[in-house]
Amino acid sequence: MGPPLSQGERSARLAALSDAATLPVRGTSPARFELLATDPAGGARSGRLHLPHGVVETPDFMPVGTNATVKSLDPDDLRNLGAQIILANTYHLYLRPGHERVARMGGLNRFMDWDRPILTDSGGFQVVSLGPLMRIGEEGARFRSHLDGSQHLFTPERSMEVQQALAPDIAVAFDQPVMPGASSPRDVERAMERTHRWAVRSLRAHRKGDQALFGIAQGGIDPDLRARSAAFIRALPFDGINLGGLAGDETPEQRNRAVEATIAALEGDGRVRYLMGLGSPLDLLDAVLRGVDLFDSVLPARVARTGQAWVAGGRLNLYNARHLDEEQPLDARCDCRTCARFSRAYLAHLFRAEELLAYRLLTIHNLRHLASFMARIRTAIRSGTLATELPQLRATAGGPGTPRLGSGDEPEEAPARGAMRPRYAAEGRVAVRTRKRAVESEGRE
RNA sequence: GUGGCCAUCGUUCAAUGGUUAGGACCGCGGUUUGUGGAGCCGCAGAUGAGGGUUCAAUUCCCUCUGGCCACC
Repeated sequence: MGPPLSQGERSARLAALSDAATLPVRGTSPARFELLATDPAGGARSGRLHLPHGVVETPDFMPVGTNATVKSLDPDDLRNLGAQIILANTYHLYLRPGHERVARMGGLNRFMDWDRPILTDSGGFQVVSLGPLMRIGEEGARFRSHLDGSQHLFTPERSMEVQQALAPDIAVAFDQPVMPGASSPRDVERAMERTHRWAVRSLRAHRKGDQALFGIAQGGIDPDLRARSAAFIRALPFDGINLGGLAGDETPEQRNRAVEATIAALEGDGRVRYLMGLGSPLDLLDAVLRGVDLFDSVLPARVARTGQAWVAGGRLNLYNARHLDEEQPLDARCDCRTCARFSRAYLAHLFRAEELLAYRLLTIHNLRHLASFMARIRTAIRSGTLATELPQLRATAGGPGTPRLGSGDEPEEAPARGAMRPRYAAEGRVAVRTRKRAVESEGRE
């Protein structure tokens, strides 16, 4: 029946249970998760998350738009590359331009002219990672702005207030993340217990309306703590369950074990599961295989801004001199508009010249690469072919942990076609057909 | 034409009569996971040419070459 509870855990749990009785009735969830398929060979699953601003097919990856913009992209770019939902940061938008100003402008969707779903982070992570933290206590986290040094206090109540003003489809409970390795096991446990108390406070402070609220299960990399945290958060009326404190400096094996322990404790729960911070294709695949539905990360966009392209079977560094004379696209199988129109030589030139277009074009490509990858995973799960497609998925994942490609060894099958490649198809059909054709041709070895 | 000043990695600056002449930028690579177009880590790269003084010259002297300034 699990390990005995610590003193703090016991009292927190009791407090949570008594608090939960007085929590507002949550009624129909603004984040209804419809499970469509489960992989017969394992824990992978695919579904639909119904949100006020639309439907998110899962598993899926959310591009990060910290300051109410995915850096270098506009909403049309995001829509065209297949982004179903994006993440924005509570901490950043609270400091600038201010959540009340965003509210006066009609909320995040209207402010940034993005009509699909949005999820906001709670600010917990940024408070401890960005600004020089002044002090963190039971009440909340007192910190200094990374912009002007001014002092602020973030509490679960304050985080809910800010997120409700920002008005995303999904808000997230205020937590105290602790990166494993940076703290003692006791610190990890303490932060977990505080996160539990803060979860209850977040729920009490959040008025539901049409905004969903997700809770965060912590516990570092200790499977026992992960299981306890997941069980605790599961007992609360959140609309979705987040896996926090990962995607840090843990090894893939440690992370996989932590995910397995968390998911095991969520067995039978119908809510969506979101692993915060993970963005490498191979890492995502590992987590999907263990039952995770949603992800976010700065990684694909950040590495794009520093010249790294994720392509089928590996990755390229556009700063490498060899690309200056290559007329082929980043990835002949990719259906993004960057690959449809521009050569590696041009991109390599743009990066060296520090031209703004470089960042946009490569961000589009990397995010499209990951969106396509997730779409392939969804299709495989829904068609029951995940197990047989797994080797191919791994082989073409691209990104960290996959080979660094030189000029000669790309998985290139397109002839050196002189001029225009197939035109980029903005919405769906042509893009899908192109991708399918590409996937079929991958059969050759 | 005369006088003065200058000449060090691709660029821009340091240093020194005596181990491997140093930095920055550029170049060649690497790193990046609930956002820093940031940062960080490696590697490569030079004493204009020719003489002389000296145990020893990138350093002191002469000539040449090139550049800058002033005067005619």
